[in-house]
Amino acid sequence: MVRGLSRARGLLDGIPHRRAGSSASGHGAEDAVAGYVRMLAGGVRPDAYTFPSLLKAVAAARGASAAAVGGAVHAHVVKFGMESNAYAASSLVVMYAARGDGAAARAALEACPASGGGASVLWNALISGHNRSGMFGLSCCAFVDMVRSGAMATAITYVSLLSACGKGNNLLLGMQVHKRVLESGVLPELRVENALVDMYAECGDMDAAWVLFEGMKVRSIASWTSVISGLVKSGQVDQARDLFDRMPERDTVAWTAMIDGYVQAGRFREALETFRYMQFCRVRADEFTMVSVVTACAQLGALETGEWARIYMSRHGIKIDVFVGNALIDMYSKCGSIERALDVFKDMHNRDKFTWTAIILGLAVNGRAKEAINTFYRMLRALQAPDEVTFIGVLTACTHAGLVDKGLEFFLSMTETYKIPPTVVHYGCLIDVLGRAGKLKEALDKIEEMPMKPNSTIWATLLAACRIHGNSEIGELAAEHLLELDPYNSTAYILLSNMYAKSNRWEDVQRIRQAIMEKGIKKEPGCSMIEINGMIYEFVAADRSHPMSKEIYSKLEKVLTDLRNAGYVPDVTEVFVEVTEEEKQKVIYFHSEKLAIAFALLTLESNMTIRIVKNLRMCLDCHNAIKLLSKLYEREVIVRDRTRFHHFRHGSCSCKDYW
DNA sequence: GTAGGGTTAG
Repeated sequence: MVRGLSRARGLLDGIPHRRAGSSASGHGAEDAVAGYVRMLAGGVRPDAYTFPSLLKAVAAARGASAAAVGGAVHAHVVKFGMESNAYAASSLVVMYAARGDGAAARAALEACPASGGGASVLWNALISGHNRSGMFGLSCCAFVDMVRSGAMATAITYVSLLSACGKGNNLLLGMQVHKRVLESGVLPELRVENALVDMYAECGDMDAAWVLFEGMKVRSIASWTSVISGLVKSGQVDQARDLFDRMPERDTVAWTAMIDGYVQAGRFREALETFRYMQFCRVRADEFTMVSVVTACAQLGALETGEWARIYMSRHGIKIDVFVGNALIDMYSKCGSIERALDVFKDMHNRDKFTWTAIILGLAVNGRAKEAINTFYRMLRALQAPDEVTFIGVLTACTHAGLVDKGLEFFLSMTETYKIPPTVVHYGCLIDVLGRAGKLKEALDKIEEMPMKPNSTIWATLLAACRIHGNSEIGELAAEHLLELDPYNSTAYILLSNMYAKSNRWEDVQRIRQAIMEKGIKKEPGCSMIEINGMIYEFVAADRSHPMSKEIYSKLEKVLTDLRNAGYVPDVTEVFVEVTEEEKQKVIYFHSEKLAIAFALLTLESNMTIRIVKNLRMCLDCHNAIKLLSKLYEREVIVRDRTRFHHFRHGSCSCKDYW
């Protein structure tokens, strides 16, 4: 037994140690192994019931060390002669398959000479293990082999297999399985019926899902939830809400599906409202719910609500698992609070590629390019393979910091070192890197070298760079391509006109304005959001809908007077409506971010940072005005625009006027 | 061995 103990201690060494006072979680494997060690120390011999629960905990852990622990537990299974026990063996199968090690899973299955029901359990384990690692094709192959081996398919087999068809978006296969289910005689069986509804809903065949759902004699909450998720997936959130309201009862999963439905639809405020209603109905939230809630906060830039969500989690015993942690990193980053994002990152020891990618992106958009790149190297050292999104992060860092050579190097390494083919989005980043640095000709050459057809974003990026550098020759070319792909693209006209203004080609400016009028091209309305005391307020330009509108406008008048006295001169070069100079000034005075700031000055404590989220690029005039305001009022202002953050402090901006 | 809800970009 002593030897068993020392071996088990060795087991524990493989799992990262918990830090004192750390709020991060994911200690299931650690606790389970510790319990196992105590059990051995107490002289208790593990039996058929020991390994399934131990392996379940170990299978949930991630990373290289967790894999080593899994192997060590496997050794104990063999040592105690449990390899031929169908339950212990099937737990091994799940663990390996869930980790993506299909060969080891198969080996564990074959090492167990089970027959009858025992064989079904093993094959079911293989199918569900493959599902967990997202290898849905392998799940289906496993089923084929199962049938070939003569093992009986059970209800659970069909449930797992249908789940694979749904998640793998394989409707044709799903329909074949459906046929088999009808022949198999397992129906009526609620779990299988639910799995069928879910498969059709996941595959987007809502008609089939409805027919099955309506034909069910008995429905569970899961039946309703599958249809709700299917409706959300097919873009019918309001219909999903109707169904949600008609449900006889709702559990945590159903509420989460509805909240997440709003998130998927980009209706973040309704997501938060629904979450509040969920609490009102006294349904407890869990980790899944909080991921959606925190994601909604991230998109809204709602830092206060996000902070509140974090407190809610610690009060209600909701763990910061890897999903929640990743969502929190993203939320803090998108709220311009990169320090807190880093705190969450440091507390997480179960990091996956999403974790690394989220923090790299967060650092990049918050203007900390060097750290973003260093973090990328740390990620490699942690043996975490980057994916195509990670590269968007590092390329974004290069763009914002003007690191042209580094950007090119990363871009080339994608294909050469990492075998990740660049997508049109990566080309977009590359064009941005080159363009912002003024290498417009090189950028154009890259576009011509692209293996795919450049989309409108590519040309818009080049055009934006031409505007910054006043190159109307390449700019016109870019605009031409952009308008060819997207004839009513207001950005094309605006940037083109901007560029002509910059190079004093006023006749051309006039021509563009005329075209804007004649074609009836409308600029996407600028909108700024601000969160005050947990409430989200939205302003559009010249907005008068706020109940405090009167006060807001008089505050803004006062602020503008102060600014003008301090030397601010309104810059109307980016105004495109055909009006007098005086009216143009009015247009920029009432831009949405200025209104939001006036409102913030009225309502926030004087030492509080003003955080604004804007849907478009900030205009030059607002940028100038806020810079001066940050100095004059000694006030920190953070504006998140469409692509980056502007941290205004002491009269300057973190973007160094380059955006 | 057990269905329904979760994270990164655009």
